[in-house]
Amino acid sequence: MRSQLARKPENTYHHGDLRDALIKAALREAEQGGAEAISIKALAKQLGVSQPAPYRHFADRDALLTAVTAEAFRQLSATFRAAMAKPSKQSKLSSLAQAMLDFGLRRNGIYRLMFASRTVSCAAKGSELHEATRETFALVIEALEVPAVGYLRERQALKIWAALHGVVMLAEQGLLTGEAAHTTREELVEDFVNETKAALTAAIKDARRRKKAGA
Amino acid sequence: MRSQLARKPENTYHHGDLRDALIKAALREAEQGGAEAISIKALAKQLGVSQPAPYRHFADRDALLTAVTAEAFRQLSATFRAAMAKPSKQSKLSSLAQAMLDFGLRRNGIYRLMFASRTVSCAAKGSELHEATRETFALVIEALEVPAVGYLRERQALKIWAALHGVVMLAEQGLLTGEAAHTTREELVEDFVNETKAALTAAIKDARRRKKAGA
DNA sequence: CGCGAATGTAATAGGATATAACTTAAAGCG
DNA sequence: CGCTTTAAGTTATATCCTATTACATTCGCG
Repeated sequence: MRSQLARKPENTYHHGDLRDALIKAALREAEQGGAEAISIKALAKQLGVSQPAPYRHFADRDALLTAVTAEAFRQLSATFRAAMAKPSKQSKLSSLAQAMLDFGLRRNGIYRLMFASRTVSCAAKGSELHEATRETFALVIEALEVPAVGYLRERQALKIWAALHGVVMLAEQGLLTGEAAHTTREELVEDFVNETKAALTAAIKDARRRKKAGA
Repeated sequence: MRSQLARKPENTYHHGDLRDALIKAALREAEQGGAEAISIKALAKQLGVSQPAPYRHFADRDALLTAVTAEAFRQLSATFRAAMAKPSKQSKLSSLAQAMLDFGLRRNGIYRLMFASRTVSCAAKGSELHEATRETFALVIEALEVPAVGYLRERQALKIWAALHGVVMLAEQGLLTGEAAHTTREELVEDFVNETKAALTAAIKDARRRKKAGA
């Protein structure tokens, strides 16, 4: 098991860890141009192996994309964990939300690979990719920092998740400039964060009242 | 100017309206498989013209995709107008929101073409595509059914637009099943609609109060 | 009618995915 | 330790797609 981004050394026949190197290199390619920028042929050349060598590790291009997308979700999860762990005046939810926006804008191509392709919807339940997406979403739930309040918690997590996603996509497309010059992306995100918090505290208060009434 | 989806009649040299036919046929192809499903070569064959003929009308594949995306936005605008015009117990905003969800799920491939590709962000200000997206967004603002209240109206339009987009994308990816079986897509959308309405009435009340205080 | 511009065709170059048949080296076993 | 099996890589090739070049046809306008 050798360094992942390394080319195959000359004079050797085997690369060492071509599978991993392919994923890492593909991720780097996708950073700018998204999924379209990933070319098996180009990757093989970069890594110093023959053009069909990658097919020993991935059945076809889609299989590579799926593996790359799973890795991207794990990186997003790591980013979320880091954002939530960092001591801050902001809430965990706010930290996560701003981290999401930042990730989506800075790593534009990767983000589109993750959220804008058919890849994820095709992921079978239990697959590596499916698990990776579940874990990321679990962090969103965690960021809400509320004890279980039935399915309302999942619902709020879904809502903020959807809203964040929408803001990122609109921002990427340049639809957040112009008419809304007064409103920055960050403000929009913070709006959604605050609404989520408000809805949660309201739901908790409501649950307590009902409990008291029932007792 | 002949029927748009028609093949070129045999015995003729010119197609009649190849440009339009290409856009319509490409849109039909994208319906299922998104942008990837659009192949210049395949379209040419379908329409009964030689393979390089399309290049008389579009500089390259991207140019075709751009034109197709613009047409898709015009269709979405038409759908919005129809939804808002139809007499209903629901508000215009609710009708538009549900129409958006429906469009995004039924016409999955088209939707991805519109919102998930680099095409839109590359559209120059004033281009056909840029104008088409602006018009669609204008309808969202119109659906709010409030008089001008400064930039708050644009802000709320952006927020509901982003939220809707997020719900569609998550639904397409199958991320709205499982954990949130209790929450349907439509309920989620309706939640966002109601929050938007609440925020708007609050903002209007606030504006009136300030006006009175100032007078 | 005749000429120029628009539109279409044939031929071809170049790049990508993917498969088949062959080669090398690493790993496991008697 | 040496043999065999198998994982991993190579060369050659088929197929599909984009895109360009040079040539052909037709439309429309003076």
